Amino acid sequence: MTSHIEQLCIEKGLKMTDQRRVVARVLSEANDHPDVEQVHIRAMRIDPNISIATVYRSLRLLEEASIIERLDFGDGRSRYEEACERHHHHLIDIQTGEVIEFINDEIEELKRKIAHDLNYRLIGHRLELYGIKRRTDKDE
Amino acid sequence: MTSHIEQLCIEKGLKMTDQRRVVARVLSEANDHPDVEQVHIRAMRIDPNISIATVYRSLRLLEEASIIERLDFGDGRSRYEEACERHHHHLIDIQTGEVIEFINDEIEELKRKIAHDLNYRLIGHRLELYGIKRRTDKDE
DNA sequence: GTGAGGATGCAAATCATTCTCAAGTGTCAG
DNA sequence: CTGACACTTGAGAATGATTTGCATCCTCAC
Repeated sequence: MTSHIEQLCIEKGLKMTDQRRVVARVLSEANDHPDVEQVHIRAMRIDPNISIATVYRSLRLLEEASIIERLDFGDGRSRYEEACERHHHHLIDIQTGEVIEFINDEIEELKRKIAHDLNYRLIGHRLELYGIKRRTDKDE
Repeated sequence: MTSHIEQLCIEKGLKMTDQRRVVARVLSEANDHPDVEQVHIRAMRIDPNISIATVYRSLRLLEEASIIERLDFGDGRSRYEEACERHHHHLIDIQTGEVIEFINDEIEELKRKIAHDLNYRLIGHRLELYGIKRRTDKDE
């Protein structure tokens, strides 16, 4: 079976090796935001011989091809997710590590406006929220 | 002379050593966002014997006391600035590395609202914009 | 002034990530 | 189908930022 990411790789003309197919599949099947070690562990379930160096190389390749996105939640590890047309951001539950994705057009517009007002053209940006679950409606 | 940060340390009851005073002074006098190596270099101009390990330890201490803030611009190094009551964010010029601080109440409000709508209480957040200077008014 | 707990300097250790290099593989032309 | 050639891979060493172990030194409350 050809994973969605593998399909994108082929369309971009990337040379497909068994290892890249495995990494592509792992990320296509993930619905979380695994770090490199987690990707490696999942990849080894498919190909026990795949090396961590190859995982790093494949992730970098996919990122440079804009097929996946690298996330940085400030804990010193890179996490990855399949790139999405729709721009979104992340809310990280600091108690459980759970990551909630959200989209907000107002924020997108504001960011652009802020950069513009500072006389800059916006190239990239990064927004993460860190929070804890509200127990009651009293919580702010 | 007692630097502003040293003053805050005293108020928080932190044990003050010569080295901590030096790091406090370096950060109080900085009006940029130095990384650890830069803090160390500046500190060594005051006390040539201060070790990088102590700089790391002092920075961590000050950060944990909420006296300074750690910034992460995604280049693998931590940068620091004096904590500011007024919450602000950073626009990084990806051509020059220059960092522009900005404040935007609408964004603050939006972040709070987004977290609230997701049933979370906002604890922390992080927003950085990366851009390049606009040459003409034509640029977006 | 003293002592106990904490801080420092140095070097070794960690951690994530990248690189080196020899050996293996995918792709494309023929 | 076959080979050439450039590109990949695995293993481990190297890197760069940061932390830690340990022996020694310093701060501060008493």
